Amino acid sequence: MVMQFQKTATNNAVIPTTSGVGYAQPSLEVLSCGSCDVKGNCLAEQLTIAQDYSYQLMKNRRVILRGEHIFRASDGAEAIYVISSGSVKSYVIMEDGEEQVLSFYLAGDVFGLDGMGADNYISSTVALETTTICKIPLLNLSERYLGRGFLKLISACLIQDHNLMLMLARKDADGRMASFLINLSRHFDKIGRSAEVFELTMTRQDIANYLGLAIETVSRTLRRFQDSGMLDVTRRKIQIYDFDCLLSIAGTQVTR
Amino acid sequence: MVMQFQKTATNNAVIPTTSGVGYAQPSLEVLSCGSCDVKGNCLAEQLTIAQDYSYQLMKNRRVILRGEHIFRASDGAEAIYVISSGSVKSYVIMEDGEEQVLSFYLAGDVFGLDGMGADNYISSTVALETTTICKIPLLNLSERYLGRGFLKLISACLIQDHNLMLMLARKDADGRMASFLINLSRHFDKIGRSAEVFELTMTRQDIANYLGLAIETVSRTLRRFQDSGMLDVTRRKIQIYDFDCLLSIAGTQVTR
DNA sequence: CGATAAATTGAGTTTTGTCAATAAAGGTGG
DNA sequence: CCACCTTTATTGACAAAACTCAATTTATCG
Repeated sequence: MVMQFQKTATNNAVIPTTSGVGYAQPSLEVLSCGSCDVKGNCLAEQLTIAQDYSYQLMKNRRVILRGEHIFRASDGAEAIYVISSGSVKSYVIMEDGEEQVLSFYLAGDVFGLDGMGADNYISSTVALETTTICKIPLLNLSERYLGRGFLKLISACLIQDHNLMLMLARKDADGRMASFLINLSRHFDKIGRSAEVFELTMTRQDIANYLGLAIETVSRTLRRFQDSGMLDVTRRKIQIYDFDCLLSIAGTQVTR
Repeated sequence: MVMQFQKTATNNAVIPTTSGVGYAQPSLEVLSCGSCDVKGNCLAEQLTIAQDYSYQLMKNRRVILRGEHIFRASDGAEAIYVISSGSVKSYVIMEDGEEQVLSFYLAGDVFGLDGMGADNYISSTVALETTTICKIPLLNLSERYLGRGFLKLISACLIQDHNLMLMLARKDADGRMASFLINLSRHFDKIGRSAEVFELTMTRQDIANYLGLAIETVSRTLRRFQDSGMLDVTRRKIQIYDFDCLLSIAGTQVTR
């Protein structure tokens, strides 16, 4: 039922188009679902089908380059997005001009929910690397049956937020860093990539900001982790040797 | 349209019943909407009407005493709740037995959303004082039109969480305490009670836990606020004199 | 009225942040 | 392809904020 998409989308390569089908924004391309990192269980498909937008989904996929925004706070909230491949960060800007990173999203993640039911987003989202996203229009969302998948998505978002709160409220620098790495690792595992070796797509500054730490503390914590032999860090590349040790440092997670 | 409830509910007093109408749990009582602190704009009414449960709402109101739980993590997630009067705290228990307070809810607030779309809650909720709640059953929620009010509710929840994250990640003890007091004050204002004088229903321990601080830090911060003359604290009673000063200490809030 | 829980206050320690200097990587243009 | 410049990351020394421990006071509840 969900697979019918992959049947129709036969080519695995990126298909650029010259026509401005969909919405006029930079890097507009139409991509097949076959090139998506999220094999099966794609909420974009489920929601799109549920909303009778069937077969329109492909027209709402596009590639974003590093540093490009998907949306900014105060932009009209007309859609939510699913990451097909790549990664983005979500943040808010405070009066003093400083930003606070709210979340990092990887392949399979859904973002943009804070715009639901209102006229505009409150957060902004920017690509951390070359990223492919699927846009799910919110047209008439309130007058549609949303389905259990959508409700699950919302509670999953809330749970993830609660996890971060718990981390910021109760964990020291080591615990926050360990939790962060574990979450990343599990995420990569989920999309079929290595849980032991992966590349960070965000800067130390982004990590520090997200974890509520100084950038120097992030640096030093990673170094101590490396010195203790539980992992290796080379610039952005992480190689985890002792997952259990990380887990014990991280402590409790809020999960379902 | 929303007022039709108040027309049928003529008595403003609490109406205890002996029959186990609704659901069998402690303190079961049937209350009229006339005794509710939330005048108009009640999401329980809106959702209940939207779900064709009209006039069933009153049967889902009940009084909870201080210390009683509305639900516990792992309880079957069969409903969300609206606070009619009083206050509750939401928390999770970690492996080591310690709790983390996630939120305080006051009259008009909705809680229990983390159970949506799944079989059970992940958080627990307990009354901080004598509290009246309305239960909104989640039966067939996924197959119903939820309406814009519901979507707004969800994004409001997300925004509130983001606010707490920002607080925990970027603010010092003073900033967190000031934000906390401002939020409470605004909340009381919204339900027509004094924004300058109010009673805290939670312990210092709860506040400290919520704000990610030690209990002693909460005590000392409040004392410094008092010494500077911007407010008075006598045990649980707060009297705010200089709201602007609190605002400037609190710094940025994430709001719509 | 006594016992228990909640809150305050002080002293000393630890963690983390700030400031500053340096090193390494990546991008740009010659 | 290399040199330069900018951005990103590391490391050290010191300072500040908040935590822990301990003692005491003040409420609350039976």
